Amino acid sequence: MGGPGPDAPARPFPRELLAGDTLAAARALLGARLAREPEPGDPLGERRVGRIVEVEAYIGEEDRASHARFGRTARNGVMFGPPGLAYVYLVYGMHHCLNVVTEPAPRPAALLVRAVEPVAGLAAMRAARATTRTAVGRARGTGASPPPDSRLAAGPGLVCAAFTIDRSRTGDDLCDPASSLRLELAPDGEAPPAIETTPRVGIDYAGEPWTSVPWRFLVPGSPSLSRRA
DNA sequence: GCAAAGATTTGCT
DNA sequence: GCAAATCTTTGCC
Repeated sequence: MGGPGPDAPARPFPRELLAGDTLAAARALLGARLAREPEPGDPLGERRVGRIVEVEAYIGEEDRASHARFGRTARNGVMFGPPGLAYVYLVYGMHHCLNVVTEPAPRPAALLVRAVEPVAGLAAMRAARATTRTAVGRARGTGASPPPDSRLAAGPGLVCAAFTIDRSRTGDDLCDPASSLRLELAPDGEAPPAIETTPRVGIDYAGEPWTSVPWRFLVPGSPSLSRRA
């Protein structure tokens, strides 16, 4: 047989790849998989998998764009903990965003997962998107045509909507193969993706140099990049 | 105790 | 291209 089929054994994402420099971890995370095992109550009970194609780095208390800029608080505490854990927060009162904690405690750093390419469980992602229908969509009425498959998780809020992730997942160990929400290496034999960097998005409040540092990492040409790409 | 702003998305203009 | 939706967290009185 050729490459691994759809039932090839998953390869856990090594915590060491997240324990060092966050910018190196960002490059390691691109091309890796975000996976969620079905749980009772999940749409269709399908395993959902996406290929990570866009992340942003938030590094240290000195980073004025990071939630860690306030020092350790009840919300951001997990960022000061060990690498590999999930940090999920609510932004604008309606969208959840998933981060992967990096660097050893007590250094606060994380990678925001901004976009993934749907690989498996697309029907469950669509169902989850419909359930988590955005507040603005509800308020302004009907309209909404369903997004194409490649756009199901094409943004930080959409990743969480498609994978049914909320703040209750904060602290989940994404490197533990037993976790229902976890990271996996790309299938053996898959070529590592090309990588481009840009400044981070939506952080004008941070000021220089934080608004300009090239800490957004993406796979150029992916159809699943976030809108503000 | 209250005001302000936010690591976004969407539909309409 | 713009502004609304929505509520938690932070900052200041």
